Amino acid sequence: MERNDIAAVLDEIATLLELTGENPFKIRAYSSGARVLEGLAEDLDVLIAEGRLADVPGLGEALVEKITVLRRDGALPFHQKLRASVPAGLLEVLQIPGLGPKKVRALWKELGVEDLAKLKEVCEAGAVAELKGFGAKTQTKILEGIKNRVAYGKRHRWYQAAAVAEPILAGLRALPQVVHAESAGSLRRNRETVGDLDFLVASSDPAPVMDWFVARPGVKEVTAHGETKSSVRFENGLQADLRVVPAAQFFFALHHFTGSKEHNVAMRHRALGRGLSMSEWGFKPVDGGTVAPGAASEEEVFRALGLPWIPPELREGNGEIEAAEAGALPDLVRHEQIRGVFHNHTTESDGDATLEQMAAAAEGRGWEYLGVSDHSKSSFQARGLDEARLAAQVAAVARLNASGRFRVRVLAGSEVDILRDGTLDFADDVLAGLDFVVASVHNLFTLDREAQTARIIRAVENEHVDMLGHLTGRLINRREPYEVDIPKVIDACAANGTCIELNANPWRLDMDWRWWRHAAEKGVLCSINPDAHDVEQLGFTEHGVRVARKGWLTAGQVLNTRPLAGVLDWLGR
DNA sequence: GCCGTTTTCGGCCCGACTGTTTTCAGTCG
Repeated sequence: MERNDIAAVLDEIATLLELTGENPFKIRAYSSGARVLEGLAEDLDVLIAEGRLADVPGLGEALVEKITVLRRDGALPFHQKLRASVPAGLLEVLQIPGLGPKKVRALWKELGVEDLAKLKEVCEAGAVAELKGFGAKTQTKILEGIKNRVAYGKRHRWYQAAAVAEPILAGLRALPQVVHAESAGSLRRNRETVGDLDFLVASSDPAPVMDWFVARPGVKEVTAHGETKSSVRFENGLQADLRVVPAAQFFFALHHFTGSKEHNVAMRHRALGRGLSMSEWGFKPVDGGTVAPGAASEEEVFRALGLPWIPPELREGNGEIEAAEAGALPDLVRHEQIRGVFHNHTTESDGDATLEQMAAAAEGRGWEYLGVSDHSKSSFQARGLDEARLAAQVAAVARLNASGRFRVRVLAGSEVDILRDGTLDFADDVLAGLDFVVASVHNLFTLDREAQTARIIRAVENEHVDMLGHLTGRLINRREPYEVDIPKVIDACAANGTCIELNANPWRLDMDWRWWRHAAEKGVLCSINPDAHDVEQLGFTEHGVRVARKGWLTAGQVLNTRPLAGVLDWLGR
């Protein structure tokens, strides 16, 4: 069984244990074990073989044993037994807002609820309202939750959430009662998807702010309306929370609600080690004696714990606190450091803008170079170029550069298809005539993991391939990544000096941020590629920068922060 | 189940809000 599948089993064990009423700390150990496993930088097989898995913080004797069995056998008797003891449908019941393990367990034991259908039935019969600890309101809320479970469970892609958040944040800042306003949560951490919006406001007069918030257009339901917290649900299912705190607590609250949960747990642990209890309201001395430090900025929150400010993107509990303590936080790449972009399309294949329009737009963005890489002939659905059309495009690019019409230098490339066996859609002598080559998989997504990995590695090994396009083919919320051994591909890229693309299309954001730190440590260069199909989409680059930052990347690790001369030098042209 | 300046047991982050209760349990983040 592969690593992420093992992590999924650990998560399921945690959920099943909740329903059986297990010790919450044991449950936490399983889910945090799953997170640790997902974030493992080293090869799992190597760690198991060398007996070093138990050295990983968060993995003890029991989890090491279970992970080892799952890796070896693909199944775990403990897990199977647990599954058999809990109706499978209860996992869905647990997804209904307002229903946690205790309530689900009561519904199961008292009313025989084993799935959503039965839950709906007992609610409609009025039996739930009669149950101890339940009532009429809860029953209504459950029915609503069942009806809307698809919309409520959905996570939204970052830029969709950002588009909803921006006007609300601007509106909050314009209110006379508001001193500070920020968005927090996964939006601030630049996650690829956002489950709900978190707004944070500093004000000494919260009531009007709360009232303004719950009256936003598009609000379908107000799920909480208190003194410091209100929650609303929009028509599209997106939930938004607003917290209002006094100005003195604002930066503690901002830190707290930015998260992640794992980061906060680690910070609180660190605070306790210094005799301080930490919450969204600030520090409190554990012994009640000394005066706890306040904070007039987020920097001061970190400084109080002996740390430099940690950028929100890094706050995932992946070693950012240790890095901060060691003075080893990366100087994250910034959007203004981008000097040009590769991998863009024109009307020659499936783009909507001509070569000239794209060049003009790139120049307008102040870039020094623009890589054009239309599809190759196998991608006939995208009007892929054959050798003759490619030669004509290369000539057109040369003429455009020679004309002096634009200061931006256009680089002639190709997004060449990787064929089934890992050979490429163009012969080596054709590729040799290009400024750069992006190799991408566009078909056969269902090859098994071994075949897909071998196919991609063979392409990476071609001396003419400069970068590997959208490594996993995922479309966020729409299509799962295909099966591929990412660490092996990273190793192959490192060995062959091949760059990996960070495809900045907001549907893709591929390779995923979770792998970049590891890839960079292996010496693999990143290229942030918009994969633009029109002039507007050149702006996707900023999504790519956000993901690169989340992946701990510095400017030095991103190819297209280099000036034109440096890029030409790297390409060997 | 994990972990150790609390070291093989006994802790484990902290608080708001709701609904069902007459003081608090459960959920959520």
